[in-house]
Amino acid sequence: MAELKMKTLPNENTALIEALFDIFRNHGYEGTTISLLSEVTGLQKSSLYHHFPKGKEDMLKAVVSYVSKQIQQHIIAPLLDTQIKPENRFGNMIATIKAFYSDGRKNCLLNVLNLGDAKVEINKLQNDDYSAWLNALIQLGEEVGMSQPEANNWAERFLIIIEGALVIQRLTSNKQTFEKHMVYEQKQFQQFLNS
Amino acid sequence: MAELKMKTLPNENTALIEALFDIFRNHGYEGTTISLLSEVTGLQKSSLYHHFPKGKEDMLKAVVSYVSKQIQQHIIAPLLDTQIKPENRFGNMIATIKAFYSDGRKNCLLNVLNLGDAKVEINKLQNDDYSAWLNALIQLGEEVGMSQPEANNWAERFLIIIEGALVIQRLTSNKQTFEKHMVYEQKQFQQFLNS
DNA sequence: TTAACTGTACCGAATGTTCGGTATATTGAC
DNA sequence: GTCAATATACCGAACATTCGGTACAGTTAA
Repeated sequence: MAELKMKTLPNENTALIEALFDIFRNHGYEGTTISLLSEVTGLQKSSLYHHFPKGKEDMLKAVVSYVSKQIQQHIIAPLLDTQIKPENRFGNMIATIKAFYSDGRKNCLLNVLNLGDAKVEINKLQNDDYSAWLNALIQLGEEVGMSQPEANNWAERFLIIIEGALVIQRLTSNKQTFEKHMVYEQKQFQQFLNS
Repeated sequence: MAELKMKTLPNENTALIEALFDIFRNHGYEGTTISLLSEVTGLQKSSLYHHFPKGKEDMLKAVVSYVSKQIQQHIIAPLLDTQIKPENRFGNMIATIKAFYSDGRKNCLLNVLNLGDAKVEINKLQNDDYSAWLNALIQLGEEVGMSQPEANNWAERFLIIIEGALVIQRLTSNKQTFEKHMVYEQKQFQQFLNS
């Protein structure tokens, strides 16, 4: 990155938040230092504190609520868009999250935060996102004919596999793990539709 | 803990390492401070440095290689013990890991480490453990009649679900998530055996 | 000019680490 | 068996460094 230069931008400066996001998700909260944020964004500490007067925790909050909006907009809303066929909705979601996690090379904020100390406020935000996503999946499942318990189980299991695959891929450095299991999930979903 | 008192113990002092393990897995590497370790173990910081002259990283290494031995002894070896029936081997493993993760209340070291900085040496150790576990599962799968690709997929998926379920349970504070999915996995395995 | 932004210097607190020293148990020479 | 020497476990205080955060003058663009 190196040069970011916010200057007098009238817009929401998403580039900065994306940069912060990238660091938090890869280093966790304690592992992320202001110096590192400064280094990566190319902004001096004073500039960071200008944008986020309350400091590090504020930066994290901005990132979390930014991500929250992204999830709502690009994952949950499309999942519930009944104008599109269910199989396409699921396929589109898979494509979206593959991009969101850079094919498994980037971590999930949900995982990397909520350790040890765990800020309550942030945990609540993330928990809401998770619930919304889960419920959207459940609704999709029921829509295509799953029983309620069946849909519950399928939806939860799918989100578990996302998180798990990210962990395992990060551990083994096998760059295809995430993709492979996403493809598998999609196949299983198709197979259910054709039965 | 509070009182630990190593004195002239002839044994490997596992109580100390277990205490360190518990903190590292719940706080991660950066989130774990020497003060916290001191507080929880009841030993002063300088005493910790007596046991681990090279400091924090040394403590982590000791924990990781301790856990590695535990996994080898209590998970992998029993999985490969052909004197026991395959279904029982799988069931025993599930019971063992439920205890190991305290029914999902405790994190996995594999997940909590290997972020950002990621010490190479430790990553290698953990990667070896993962491979050994994976291969033992694959062997079990083939033993009960799965094709090789089938066994590969099943084994990897199982470990992914362990990691994922731990993440999700930690996020939602739903204390039954982990157990539920372990039970489900066991049912699926039984179902395969009966087919 | 004015307001947004940046650069430099700085601070107290917390971090990981080292040092000097104590207490007790074990060993070895006599 | 006695007593010095050694080894181990532990502690309190200080170490240097880095942490997150602040103060304020300077710069830039409108």
